[in-house]
Amino acid sequence: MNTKPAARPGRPRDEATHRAILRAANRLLHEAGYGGFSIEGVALRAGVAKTSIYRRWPSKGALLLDLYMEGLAPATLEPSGKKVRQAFAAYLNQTVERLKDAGWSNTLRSLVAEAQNDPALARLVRDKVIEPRREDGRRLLEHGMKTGEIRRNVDIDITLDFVFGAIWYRLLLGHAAVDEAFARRATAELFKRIGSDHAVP
Amino acid sequence: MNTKPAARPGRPRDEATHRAILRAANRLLHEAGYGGFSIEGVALRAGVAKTSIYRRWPSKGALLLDLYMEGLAPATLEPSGKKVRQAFAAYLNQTVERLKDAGWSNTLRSLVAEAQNDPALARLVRDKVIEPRREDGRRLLEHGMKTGEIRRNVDIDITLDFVFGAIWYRLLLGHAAVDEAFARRATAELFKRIGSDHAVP
Amino acid sequence: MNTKPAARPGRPRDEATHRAILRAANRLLHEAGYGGFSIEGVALRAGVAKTSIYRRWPSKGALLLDLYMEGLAPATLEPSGKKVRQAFAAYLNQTVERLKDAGWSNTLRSLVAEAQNDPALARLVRDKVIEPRREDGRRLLEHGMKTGEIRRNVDIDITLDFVFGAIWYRLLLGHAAVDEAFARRATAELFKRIGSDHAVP
Amino acid sequence: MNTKPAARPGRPRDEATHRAILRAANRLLHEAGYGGFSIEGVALRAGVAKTSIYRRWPSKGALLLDLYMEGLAPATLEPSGKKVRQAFAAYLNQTVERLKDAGWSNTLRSLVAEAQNDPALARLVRDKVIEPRREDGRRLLEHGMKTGEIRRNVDIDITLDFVFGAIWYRLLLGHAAVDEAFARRATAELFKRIGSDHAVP
DNA sequence: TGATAATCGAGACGGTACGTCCGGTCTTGAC
DNA sequence: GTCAAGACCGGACGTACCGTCTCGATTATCA
Repeated sequence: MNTKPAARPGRPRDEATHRAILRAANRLLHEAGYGGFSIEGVALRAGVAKTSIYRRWPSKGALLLDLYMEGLAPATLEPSGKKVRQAFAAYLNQTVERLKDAGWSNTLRSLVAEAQNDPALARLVRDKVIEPRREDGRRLLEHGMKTGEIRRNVDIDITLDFVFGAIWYRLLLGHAAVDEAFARRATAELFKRIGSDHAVP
Repeated sequence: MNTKPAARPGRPRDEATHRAILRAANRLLHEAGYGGFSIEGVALRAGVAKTSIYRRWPSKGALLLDLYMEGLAPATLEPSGKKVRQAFAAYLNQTVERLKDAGWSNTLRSLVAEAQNDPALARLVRDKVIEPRREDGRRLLEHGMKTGEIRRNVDIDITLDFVFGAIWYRLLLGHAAVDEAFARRATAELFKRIGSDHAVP
Repeated sequence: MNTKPAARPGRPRDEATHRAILRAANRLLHEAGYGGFSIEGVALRAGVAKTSIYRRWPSKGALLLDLYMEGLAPATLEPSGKKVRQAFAAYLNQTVERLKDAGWSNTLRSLVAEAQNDPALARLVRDKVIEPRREDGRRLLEHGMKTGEIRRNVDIDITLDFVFGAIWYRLLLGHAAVDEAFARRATAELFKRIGSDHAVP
Repeated sequence: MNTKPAARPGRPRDEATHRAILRAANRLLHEAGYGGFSIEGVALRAGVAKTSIYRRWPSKGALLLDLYMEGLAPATLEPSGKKVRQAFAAYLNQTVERLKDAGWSNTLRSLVAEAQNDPALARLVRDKVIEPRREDGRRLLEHGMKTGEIRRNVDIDITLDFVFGAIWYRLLLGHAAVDEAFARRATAELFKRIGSDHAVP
C-alpha cells in the first residue's frame, strides 16, 4: 500500500516554495492587511516567481482560502461528551483567541471582501468555511435537543445565523471587539433563549 | 434667520453633476457589482470628469457611503405606538424588500468590502450605518422592557449583534437568502424567549 | 486732444493685477524653469484668478512673449555713431549680461520650446523677437558696407544666421556658455573676414 | 568567442514591440508634432502597453533621443579624401534632405523643446547629438588647416557655433527654411571667412 | 544515459484603474 | 466688465497590479 501520490513526470513542486509563499502571504496580510495584499507583494516577499503562485492558486482568493485552511486546527465545535453549553463556550473562546492574531483576522476579513468580487470564491468560502462550522453547530444543537439541554422548538438555522452572524458582524464592521467578554455574554444570551428551563441548574 | 447656506465663493457645485454621478454609480453597482465598480467607470457613465468625483468624495468608499445615505429612507425601527415585535418584523421586512434591489445590496456589500481596506471609511460606516440602526434597536428594546414586552434580563448589545449580525452574515456570505422567510423566522426566534411570557398572549 | 484710450464701460482692468501676474510669472520661471511654469502656478503665486490671466493672454506662450517684451529694453544693436564692430560687441555683451538672469534665459528658452507646439506663437516670436533683431543687424551691416567697414560681398542673411544662431544654439543646447569670452571670440571671428581689410587698422 | 550578449534572466524583450513603439512614435511625431506627442498616444498607436514604453525609456525625452539615434545614419561630416569645402557642402545637403521629413524635423525640434524641461535629457542630447557632430566638424577643420584649405587663425569652436547654430536657429525659430539655397549660401559664406586665399581657386 | 516534462527564478507582455496635474472654459457674488 | 474663487470637462501623466507569456536552468521520471 502506497500513500505517496502517483509520481508525475517532470520536476516535482518544491515544498519549500509552497511554504515560503504561505508564510509570506501571512506576513503580508499581518502587516499590510487586505489593501496591501497583492500576489506581486507575496511573490516578492517569498523570493518566489509570480508563476509559482499562480501554478498553485488560480486567484488571490484561492490563496486566502488556503491560508485559512492551513491555520484551521484550533477551533472545534463538537458534542464531545461535554455539555452543549460548554462546547459553545469553548468554541467562542477558541475563536476569540484565534482572532487576536492580526494575520488571522485579516485573512478572514480579506476572504469575505474578496468574495464580494468573485462568485467562485464565494462558493468555496461557503463550502469550506461557513458550512462546516454550521454543520458542527447543527449537530451540536440536535445533540442538545436529544439530551434535553436545548428546547425542541428552537429554529436551528436562525440560531446559527444569530451566533455566527454576531461574530462576523463584529469582525467585519468593527463596532465592538470579538473578545472574552463577547464570548461570555454571547453564550449566556444564547442559552437564555434556547436552553431548556430544567437543563440549566 | 437664514436657512440658505453661507454662499461659498466661486462657482457653485452643479447639482446635476452630483446627481449624475450618484445615478451612474448606482447603475454601475447594479450591473457590475463591487468588482466592476471603478471611479473611472462612474465618470465615464455619468459623462463627468474624474476630478468632479474626486472633488466631492475622497475615495471610492466615501462615494459608496453617500450612495447608501441617499437611498436610506425606507427602513425604520422605531417604537411608533406599535408593539415591539411588530416594529421588528416591519424593520426586517423593509430590509428584505430593500435588499431585493441588486444596486442596494451591492452597495452594502461593497461598503463592507471597501472598509476592510480603509480604516477611515470603516469608522464612517460604523458612525453612519451601523450605530444609528443599533441605536434605534436599543431604544426599541428598552421601550419594550418598560412596557413588559421584553424581559428585563436581556443583554441588549448581544441581542442586537444577533439580529443585525444575522442579516449581514447572510448578505455577505450568501449561504442563505435574506428573504421574507428569514424575516419571519428571525422575528419568531428573537421573541421566543426574549419576550416576557405573559406579554405575548 | 485725449491720449487716454476711449474709456470702456465696466470696471477697468487693475494695473496691479497685471503687474502681479508678470512678476509671479517671472519668479516662477526663475525658480522652476519651463517645466514648472504653469498658468495655474502663476495664478496661485500672483494671488490672482486664472481668469484674470486668460483675459489678458490667450495662452501660456502669449504670456511668455509679453514677459520677453516687458524686459526688452537693454540690448540695442544700432549704428549709433560707433564703429560697426563696436556696436556688435556691445550688443553681444548686453545679451550676455541679460542672460545671466535665470528668469530671462528661461523666458527665452521657454518661448522657443512653447513655439514648437504653437504655430501662432511661433509666428509672433518671429515677428516680435527674431525679426526686429535681424532687422537691426541688417541695417547695421548695410551701414557698415557704406562706411567700408564691411565687405560688399558679405551674405547678410547668412551672417545674421551665424551670429544669432550661435547665441540661440548655445542657449538652447547648452554645450557651452553664453558668456563674455563667447562675446569676444564671436565678435573677433565675425570680423576676421567680414571686415574690409583696410577698415580694421 | 561569444558575440551573443550575456542573456539576461527573464523573458527577453520583444524586438517587435520595440520596433512598433519607435514606428508609432515616428508616425505620431510626423502627424501631430511635439504638441500631439504623448506616451499614451504612442502606446495606443503601437498597440502596446504604456508600461512597455516606460520599461525601455524613462521619459518622453529619452524616447525622442532614441528616435533620433535610430534614424541617424545619413549625415556624415568626415575628411574622406574630399576637399573640406565639399565635405561641408555634402553634410549640409544631407541635413537639408533629412529635414524635409516632417517626422525627423519634429523629432529634433521636440528633442530640444523637451530638453528645456529635463536637465538629464539635455546632457544626453549634448553627448549624443551635439558633441559628435561638433567633433566631426572639429576634425574636419583641423584637417583643413593641415592641408592649407583652412586658415590657421580660425576659431574652431566659434566657427562650429556659427554653422551648426545657423541650422538649429532656422529649424527652431522658423524665420527661414533649411533648404538647398541655405546649404549653398552657408557653405559659401563659411569659406569666404575661413578659407585660405590660395586654397579656393 | 538520454529524452521528456514539469518545475524554478526572472521579468516582459497587454491591460485596467489609480489619483494627480494642468489646460482652457464657465459661473458665481462682490465691486 | 473686472475681480477672486472655484467648478467644469478633458487629456495625459507615471505607478501599481492583474493574470499570461516566454526565457534559460534545474530536477525529476521513464525509456
